[in-house]
This record gives sequence, structure tokens and C-alpha cells, in this order.
Amino acid sequence: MSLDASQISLTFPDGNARSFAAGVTPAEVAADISTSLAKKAISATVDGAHWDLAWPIEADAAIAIHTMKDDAQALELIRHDLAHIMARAVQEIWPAVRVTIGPVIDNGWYYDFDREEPFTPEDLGAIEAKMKEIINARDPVTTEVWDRARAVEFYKANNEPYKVELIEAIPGSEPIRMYWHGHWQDLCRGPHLQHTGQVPADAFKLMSVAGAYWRGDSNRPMLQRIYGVAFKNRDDLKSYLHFLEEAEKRDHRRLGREMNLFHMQEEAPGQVFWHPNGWTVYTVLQDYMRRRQTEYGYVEVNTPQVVDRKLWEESGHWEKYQENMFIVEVDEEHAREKAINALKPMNCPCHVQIYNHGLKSYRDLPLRMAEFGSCNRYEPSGALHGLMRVRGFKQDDAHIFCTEDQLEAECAMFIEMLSSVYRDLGFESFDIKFSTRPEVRAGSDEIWDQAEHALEAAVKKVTTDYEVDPGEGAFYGPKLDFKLTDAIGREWQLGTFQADFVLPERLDATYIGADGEKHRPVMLHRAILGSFERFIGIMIENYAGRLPFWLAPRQVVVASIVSDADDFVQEVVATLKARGIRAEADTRNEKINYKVREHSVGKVPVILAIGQREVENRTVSVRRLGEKQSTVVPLDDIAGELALEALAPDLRT
RNA sequence: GCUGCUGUAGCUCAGUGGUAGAGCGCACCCUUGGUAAGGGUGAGGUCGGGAGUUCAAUCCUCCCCAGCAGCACCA
Repeated sequence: MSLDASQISLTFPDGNARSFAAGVTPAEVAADISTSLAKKAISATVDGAHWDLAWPIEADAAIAIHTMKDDAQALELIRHDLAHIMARAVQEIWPAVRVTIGPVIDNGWYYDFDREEPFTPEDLGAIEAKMKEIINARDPVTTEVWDRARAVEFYKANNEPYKVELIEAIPGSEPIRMYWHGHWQDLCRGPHLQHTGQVPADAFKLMSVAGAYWRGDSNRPMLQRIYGVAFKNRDDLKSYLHFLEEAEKRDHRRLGREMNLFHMQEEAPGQVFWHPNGWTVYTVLQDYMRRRQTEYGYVEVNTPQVVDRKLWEESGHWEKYQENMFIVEVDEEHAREKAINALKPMNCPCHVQIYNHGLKSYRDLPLRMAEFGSCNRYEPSGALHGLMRVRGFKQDDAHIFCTEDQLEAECAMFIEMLSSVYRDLGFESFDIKFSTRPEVRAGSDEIWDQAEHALEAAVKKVTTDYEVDPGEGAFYGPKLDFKLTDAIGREWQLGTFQADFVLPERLDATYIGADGEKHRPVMLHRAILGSFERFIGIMIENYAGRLPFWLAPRQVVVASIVSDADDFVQEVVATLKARGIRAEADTRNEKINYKVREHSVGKVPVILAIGQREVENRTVSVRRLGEKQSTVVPLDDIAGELALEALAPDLRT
């Protein structure tokens, strides 16, 4: 593109416009404004795009100059330059290593390398040391736009095949931009800092090495990815590392052990052995969901666990998910004929069987059919993760059979129910994602058009605040996914609402309309918790184990201070139990300090301590989890108070 | 499934080519103590499974299983 030699005008965020010669760079603009700004400048925003100080500005534009005070830009540059500096360090130490890509991610960056030997933790230390040398050298960062053919030649000559492939994937309309950090060169979109010394040398850390497929494709070679984190200063890095430690303390696998909720073992990978404590949480949650579903007009059903493959073939799951299904073959010696079944991986085809049993009228619709459906999926071994990704789990599943006209109202009602449930369970806000047709799918384009329009219209009625996720729909229909954010800012996809025009067709679900003719119902797949396992895992982490009283597996421990109090302890426990509170006695021969510590570690929300004084006055000393103080109150008062707290939110008036 | 790492007492972890140790927990005894660990004694392990090398393997090699981190996958 040839530049006009005439003046161009630039608008600054303060609204002032100034004129410059075409081809001016942000560096020159900054210098024109003030020498101190020129010194501090690190990059610019030009017409909304993050701009390198060295890139010419080609037209009328709005421009803002950034300094290290602008966190978003500063962090992006620091992290991106560190990616290059790390790649340079690696190639300086091991020249045979091939480089690929190295983007900025949350809190840091990664870079993928092709190297025969694995990187070791010691290697990371060596790389970090080399990176600090490069930073201290204050090497200049320079950039040029190259001709495509020249760039390809260059990388071929330098034996960097991945870079050649990257260039070939860059659309012809985009320039091929090269960057140098000192002598070291990389293909990069930019922008970057002006010299390596601008990167804080004490605010980054290499975290880990892991495998990653080239271009995210499991059929391509596996590379070695080194992750790093970086911040503007040492304190920010330290507080981030501290945050990681805190996050580890709320890991549900650790708390599951500490609170004696569940365990998993080798003989049943990906499946949960629920202990009494964990199962209490599970059943309390399930009872709550059952009440809410009834409130919203659902009927509850239950369907078989082992189902003939024929049904899965009809539904289409066999073809697409056979690899991930537990196949159950009956032993030929004992069976009259060999049958191949599968553990049900999901409930929908079974629910259609119930729907199909008996002719349905339009008067039966909408039919909201719920099941706490136990499902088994043979998830890849590497995907398993505590309660979050398991091979055996229970969904709060339901299918709504309705007419197209009813879809909108059902969608609105579902979002209302989901909001209410999430609020009760301690999650105030969630994001909605609208996922459209995937590449591999069932059903015609016409059906998909219809389904996508209907679902989007339905969600729009409720809110305009949703994101579109193209190509992420289920194979039978578009969906809304509901993602909530936990106490430490992580997002979880839990709830889902899927419009399905395909399965009713495949499994021949019909209803008789007011016109006396057969019609196809629309099938809405929906879940709020997703799976009990996963949701409980998330709740444990969100609350750091300190579940709200009504969900806490052990609600009250009544602890004796002296053994003369034992009888009254038993009386207190009996009183609390009679009011529906999960209370237990601790009359062990231990000091009260010991008992308080043990039950606090176990996240018991309320400890009632009873000594001689309490026995005499028929009072209890109440200590709430997390509080240092205890208060002495009459037994009847605390029993009444706790009985109210023990009620699920939907049962409180 | 892929890459790398890990697997020793219920838990957290040391350790060695000559068949094992600590702390916590557990049991018992002493202690009756006022809100986050009182003291003592004791029990407890086919060192993930299998094969190989070796006079000898928990330790070295190979295969399998499981877990962890990431990638890929997620109806």
C-alpha cells in the first residue's frame, strides 16, 4: 500500500486532533507531544487495534499512546515479549529445537517447541536464567514486513518447518510481519515492546511443561509446551502464586478427603465411593431439586440402566459415541441368545420410550419429564478429574415435549427456574452461551434453521445478554449453555437447554393435534446442575468446603468440656435431632481445644461446647465456623435458630 | 487417547541393590482440661500389579494399571 505524502490527522482520546505526515509512527507522535511521553511510551491503540510504536499509521485515525500504567496493554506486551525471550533462550541453549507458536494467555504465556528430549524442571531453571540475561542485555526489538515468498525461503533455509506452515496458513490479505529480539527472529503479529529491558526481570516464572498437539490436532505431532506467568512487578507475581496456593486448598479432591465426603480407587476409575458425609450432601441436594421440579410442573420417571444397542442405533448415539459407551455383553453360555447392550450414557431415548407409550394429545403438552438419571460414559482416561469429569454420574435431567409454539415460554420458564436454583445454591450470576450447528450433525439444514431461530427468539425474549458460540451445538440441535463463575473466578458450564427437532423424528414421537392429525413434538433437553457429582465438586470449591448450613453434611457437633457434661450433651443432641438438625455428640476424652480444632478442620458449621456452667444453666456455648468468639445462649433458643437454618431455601417462609 | 511426571502405613511424605522410616491419624493408659493439636505406650506396610537382570530388587530394565499437569475429547 502506497502512502500519501500529504498530512494525516489523528484524534486523541482527549478529543484533540493533530496533523502529522502520513506514515508517522506512534513513537514519533509521542515524541511530538512530549519527550517524557516518548520515553514512557510502550505501544498505542490505533482505531481500536493494539499498535506497535514502530508501525506506521496509514490513514486518519484515533490514537492513544500507552505507558506501563495501562495494565491491559502493558501486561499483554510483557507476556508476549517473554514468549519470544523464552523461545530465544531455548534456542540459544539447544539450537536444534524447532519453534512453533507462543501466544499470551490468562496470567502469562506459553510457547510450543519441537524437541526430542523432554524438558526437565532443571531445564526450566536454566531457561529462566538465560531469559534474565536476555532481559538484562536490553536488546532492541525491531520489526519488518516481509514478502511472503521471502519469509518462506528464510524459514526453509533455517529449517523451521512449523513457521513455513504458519505462513502458508496466513490469509493473503495479511502482511507477514517479522520481529527480532536482538539477533533472534520470530514470525509474529505483534505488537511488542521496544527493547528486552522493558520486561520486568523479577515478575515472571516458568510454571510447567506439558504436551500439546501441533495446531490442536490430535493427529499431528505432539510438541512440548512451556507455560509461564508474568506480571508487572514482583508483588503481583507473589500474590498470584499465593492465589494458586489458596486455590489448591479448596481443591474438592483434597476437601473431599478432609471432610470425609467420598473417595475413588483404582478398581473403579472415574467413579465415586460416596461416604456418609458426601452422600448426605448428595441426597439433600437431590431432595431440593425434586421439590423445585415438582414446583415447576415436572413429572418424575425412572428408566433402565442396561439397554439394547438397537435403541442407541435408532437414536444415533451408537454411531457417534460407541467408543465412549460401556458395552455390556451377556455371557453366551448362560444366555439363550447373545445380546449386546450398553449402559445408558444418557436418558433421552429412554424418555422418548415413555412418551411413546400411549398416544399423546396436544392437550398433554408441554410434558415435562424429569429423571435423576444415572449415566455411564467411558470417558478417555486423560479426561478424568475428581468429581468434575467422571465415568459414572447422575444428571438432573429432564425432557420437555412441547409444540413449537410452546418453546419460547418453556425457555423463559427454564431460565427463571435455573436462576432461582443457582441463587439458592450460592451462585448469584451466570452467563448464557448460544451454541449453533456443529459440522457433524443429524437433521436437515431446514430443521436446523428452524431450531436455531426458535431457540434464539426464545432466549431473546428473556435477555439480550448472551454470546453466540458457532459450531458448538449438540449433534441433534442448538443449545443454550449456562456458565457460572465461582468464588475464585473460574467459569463452569453446568446448565443446558437444548432444542431438538431430530430425535422425535428418529424415534417417531408424535401427538395428535387439535386438527386430529399426527404432529411431531419438539423435544427440549435440559439440566440445571448438569451432574450431581460435578455440581457438588464445584460447590465444595466455591465454598472452600464451608457449605451453607442446610447443605453441610455435619451441621452441629456438641462437644463436652468435662465428662460430667456428657448426659446434657446427649440431651442437646437429641433436642437438635428432633428438630431436623444433623447433630452429633463428641464426648471423647480430649480437650476442648482439640475438639474445636478437629471439627473446624472438618468444616462443621456449628460447634456447641458444654461445660459445667452450661449444664447448670441449661445453655450451650455456640461457636460458628470461622468465628473466634463463642456466645452462650439457652438451648431452646439455639435449637430454634438452627432448625430454621437447616431448612432448604425453598422451604423457608 | 497423547506427552511428561508420580505410585512406600488410613493421610502427608523421607529412604536404601542386602525384604523399611517420620509426623498426623488409630488403639490402650495417664490426664477432667473453657474454644484450632496435653503426655505416654502400642498396633499397623507382599514398598501399585506382572515379567526380566542379579547370589539378592521397594530401588535397575520392560510391560500393564491408576493418579497428577497439560493437550485432544465431553451426547
